[in-house]
Amino acid sequence: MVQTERSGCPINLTLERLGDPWSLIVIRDLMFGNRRSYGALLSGSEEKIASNILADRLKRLVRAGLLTRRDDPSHRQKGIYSLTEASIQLVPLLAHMGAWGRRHTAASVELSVRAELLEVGGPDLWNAFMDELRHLHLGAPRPARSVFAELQAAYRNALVRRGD
Amino acid sequence: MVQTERSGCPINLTLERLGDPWSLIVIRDLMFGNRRSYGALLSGSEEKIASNILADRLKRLVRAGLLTRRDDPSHRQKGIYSLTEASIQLVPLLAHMGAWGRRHTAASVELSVRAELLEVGGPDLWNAFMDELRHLHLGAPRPARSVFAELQAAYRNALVRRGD
DNA sequence: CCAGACCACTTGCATGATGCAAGTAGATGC
DNA sequence: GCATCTACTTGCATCATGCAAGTGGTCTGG
Repeated sequence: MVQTERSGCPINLTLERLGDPWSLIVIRDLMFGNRRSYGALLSGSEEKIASNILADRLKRLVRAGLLTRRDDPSHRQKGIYSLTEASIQLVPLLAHMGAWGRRHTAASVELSVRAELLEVGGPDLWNAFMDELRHLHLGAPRPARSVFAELQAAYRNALVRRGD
Repeated sequence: MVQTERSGCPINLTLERLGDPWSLIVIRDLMFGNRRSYGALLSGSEEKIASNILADRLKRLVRAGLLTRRDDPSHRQKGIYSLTEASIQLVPLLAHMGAWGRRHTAASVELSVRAELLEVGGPDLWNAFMDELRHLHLGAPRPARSVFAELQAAYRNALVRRGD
């Protein structure tokens, strides 16, 4: 570690890891979209992340301990990315970002449904979701409740409503 | 508004406003350090923000509705920057960022004291702090409790302890 | 067992953001 | 009215981003 940091302030150090336009988008897709591979992250991205930026961010996030990568047994060159305990603990942060964005930006109705659910659910829901992420990404036992399914169902519902 | 956004996702839209290495540092200093002018933000900055970047961010944040600027009556060319309701509502976000940074980065002990206080205090403390910020920045009545003073006292205390 | 599609990246290049040092122009203080 | 202060701006080097295209392994159907 020769690289020097700007300051020892915890907010600053968080920003040094996540304060760019793409890192949290990647984590969001991994977390809420369960997109686990390079290809899934690249093509599923609403925001059309560039392939070189995605490759760079994945490396950087692995190096920072926010993701891990293991080989996909079904496809030798494919990697499967997982959240770590550190990135799972970003759930409340992302929930707040969603809540703030819903209130103070012109967010689309369908894409706000999940944010609303997370906001209304509060810390209890976040904890249930974090337990589920520990199951999906860290191999912990499967919890009874699937917040992931609830979020997806709410989103699909909103899409249908909009489709009418 | 010709400028197009990457997507309507509330998390993405929040990132488009705040997802750079400096915007939240400026808001943090305005919020927790009560640094209200260009000069105060420039010289007080732990992280040594460059003067052109600070000038650019102040403009951008004013345009985005996260800050307002008014003239300082005591000094004709000086401006006083204030938070808006939108940026005051970033308190929970910054509290979470501090909490995460404290847990997952090598944050310095003195600079973590305020983050710890905010984390332990939880939503009640955040609301009290937001009320105080509405007083300091928006002209609302002064609340009974000064969270700002509590945070500063805790920080000074930590400095003294370290000084021993 | 081989052609073609697929996948996970990399490369080149243009453009914009950042960082540093220095400069400027008006305001204030003595 | 001269030095100093304040709020910026400017020039320039370097780094980050975005786009389009390329590369080289890997799987798949016949």
